[in-house]
Amino acid sequence: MELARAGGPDAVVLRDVQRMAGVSNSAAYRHYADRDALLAAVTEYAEGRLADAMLVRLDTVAGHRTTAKRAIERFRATGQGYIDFALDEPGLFRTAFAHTDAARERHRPDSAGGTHGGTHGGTHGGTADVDDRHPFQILIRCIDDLVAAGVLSPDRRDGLDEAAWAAVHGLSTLFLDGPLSTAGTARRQLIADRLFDVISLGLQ
Amino acid sequence: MELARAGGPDAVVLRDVQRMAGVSNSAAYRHYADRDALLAAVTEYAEGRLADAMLVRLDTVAGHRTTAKRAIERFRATGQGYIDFALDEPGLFRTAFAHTDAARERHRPDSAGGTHGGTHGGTHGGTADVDDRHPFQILIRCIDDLVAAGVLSPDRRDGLDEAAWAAVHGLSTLFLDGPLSTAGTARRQLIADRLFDVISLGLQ
DNA sequence: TGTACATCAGTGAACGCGCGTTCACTGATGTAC
DNA sequence: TGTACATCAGTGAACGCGCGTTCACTGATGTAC
Repeated sequence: MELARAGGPDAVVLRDVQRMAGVSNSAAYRHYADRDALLAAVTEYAEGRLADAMLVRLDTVAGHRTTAKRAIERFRATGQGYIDFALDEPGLFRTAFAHTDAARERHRPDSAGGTHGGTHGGTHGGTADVDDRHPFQILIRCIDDLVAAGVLSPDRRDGLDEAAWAAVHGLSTLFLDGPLSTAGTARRQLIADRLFDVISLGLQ
Repeated sequence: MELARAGGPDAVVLRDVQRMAGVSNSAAYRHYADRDALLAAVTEYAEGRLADAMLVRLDTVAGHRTTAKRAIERFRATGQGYIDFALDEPGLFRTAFAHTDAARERHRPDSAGGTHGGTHGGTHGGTADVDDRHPFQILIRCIDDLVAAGVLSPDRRDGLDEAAWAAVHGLSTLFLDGPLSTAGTARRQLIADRLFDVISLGLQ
């Protein structure tokens, strides 16, 4: 986790992980099948931190969630939390979107589950609580509220969750790695606000 | 270029490039300072192809560009061209956004230029024609037209270019690598249309 | 209460591949005088 | 018109590092009877 935070998914090098744990060259294989399995666990952690950041941000918006104004504020807060996390924790953010084979397996509906780890309940089947803390699920719930508040009509909702996610995700990645990484804080905020404005307006 | 098309930036391995050129292990060093310099050249090529795809798509929209309806259609076509290119040429698309040190240098305003290559005019200083074919510049011109057509008021324009870019870019990357890569063609189109709808609506 | 066996985290040395990069050298082509 | 020299793309062998992975082995802890 420390290595991912400092240098992104590529910095999660087995030898370094083991060195930091004060353990020998091959001890990790007692706990993970291979590097990919370990990285998948770190990816899951990173996703969790992203979700936390979004939820914290969401909590700063008080009031009833089905008020039109509040629902929009919460929608924006979710996106802002996403973007801020990307900028505050670039290593973890990139790690959350590291595409390991194990991660691909994990996202399949009929995943068979793994023999390793086990501290984290289990992402396969069972209770939906785990997925409730997934970044995308948080966004979905905000859009639920937008519909409930009458801001967004139900028949224009399908596909919008993904569209909104993409917009915010694109902003984050361009700020991080892309040509917009040279933009200053104020400029970034202007761009983000512009995007939120346009989308909020376009909803109604 | 072939390697990048087939496997993205990581597939541009010096040894493979040289093997495909039917040349020995170190011949590339007669033409490029190092691997990074070669990859930067491929990146530039990939950017050009992306721009081409956008322009081709743009040309399918007939009519005067300062008509409100046409301006919006052209705006959408630009984004659609971007997304389609990402899906049609995932390797080149990823390569266009490969962040080599050389590429970072190239984007700096006071770049000193390189001793290698030389066939492609020169991206530093001089004529602005080169940048005219840059993907982002194409988008900017479409938004110019939106303003000219009265669809977008000038005082709400600043920052919107980047915001729109981010939205389309996010969609492309999530379709390619992200969790949306499992979505089918129809579903993808629905999501993209939703995003275009919301933004188009939000502009006015 | 004591012996025999299983389990399991950890060890340390080595394997082996991928890959960028270097180096001394060659052979062809162009240029000066 | 011919000789001497520079330029330059290409050669092939080797270097060296990073890094995942394997393997036989050890020492501690738990469990069966």
